[in-house]
Amino acid sequence: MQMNRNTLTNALRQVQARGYKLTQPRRLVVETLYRLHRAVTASDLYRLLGRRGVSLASVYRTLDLLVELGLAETVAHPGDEQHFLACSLDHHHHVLCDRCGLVTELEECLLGPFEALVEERTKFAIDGHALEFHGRCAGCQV
Amino acid sequence: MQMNRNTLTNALRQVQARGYKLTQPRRLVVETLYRLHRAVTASDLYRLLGRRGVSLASVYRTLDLLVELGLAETVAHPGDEQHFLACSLDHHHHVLCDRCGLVTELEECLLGPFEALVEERTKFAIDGHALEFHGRCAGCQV
DNA sequence: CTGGTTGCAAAATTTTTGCACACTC
DNA sequence: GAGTGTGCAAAAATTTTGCAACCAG
Repeated sequence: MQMNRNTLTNALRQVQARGYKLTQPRRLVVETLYRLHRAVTASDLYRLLGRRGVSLASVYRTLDLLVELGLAETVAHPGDEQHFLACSLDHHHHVLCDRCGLVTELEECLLGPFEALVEERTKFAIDGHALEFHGRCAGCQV
Repeated sequence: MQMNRNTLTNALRQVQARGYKLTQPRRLVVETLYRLHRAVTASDLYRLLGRRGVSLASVYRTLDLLVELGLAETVAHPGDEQHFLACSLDHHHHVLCDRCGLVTELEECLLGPFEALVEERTKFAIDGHALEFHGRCAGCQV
């Protein structure tokens, strides 16, 4: 799928553009995460990188960096290790398969109009929201 | 506010109704969590319970139990310790203040109609979603 | 009473850090 | 070459567990 390649490329570009060096470990982590379409833990990535010689510490450091740059996101797989997920820069939402872990992104946000409603009801000044759908992906519906 | 008292009472009732003993540590954890209207970590609760002699292990065990019973929920305060939050049994969503941690529940769910839309687009079989709004509560808007 | 529950302390897990060396720009 | 970034191993932080004693029902 062409889109993903672009996204990966952009991510790598972003890292450099913001003044961070594009080292081999970073490149490998970003590539692996971006090819993955799933939410994974730091140790998942470490395992996936296997004999490619990236330390677990660097996986953590790179993931933190990606989150900071908005190139990855943490998802609440509650009661579990922290999971990370590649994502494009724009606001969007994820659909996660509870069976196999596949993640799909929704390209648009459905909720903008609701923030005003919530503000009115709660008197909060809302400046964002997090939304995840859970279910079974096409392949896991048997 | 009357509602909260009810919710606490119901929670304690639920624990017993489902065959779990209502011990002093459990009661204390449930009471503290339910009076709190904020997302807290296990160690927050442990600290809050202070000299009341509840072990950290029991705080964790009780929180796990509450989540299992649907009486509490974990929230994704990402990159941080696991946070827990009292909640009523029905499906609902939270509005969290990023400044002081106050949490408000939205009584109804705005998203039911969207699940069908998401199913159509993604071919997932959606069976749930998690939604949190973030912002500043009335008191923190200065 | 009796079995579920607790506290404690130890273990397991997850994440962060210090430091000498390596690599990107 | 300069200074960021890395690996390693140790430390910190968080969560789970084994077990004898305890207590709610």
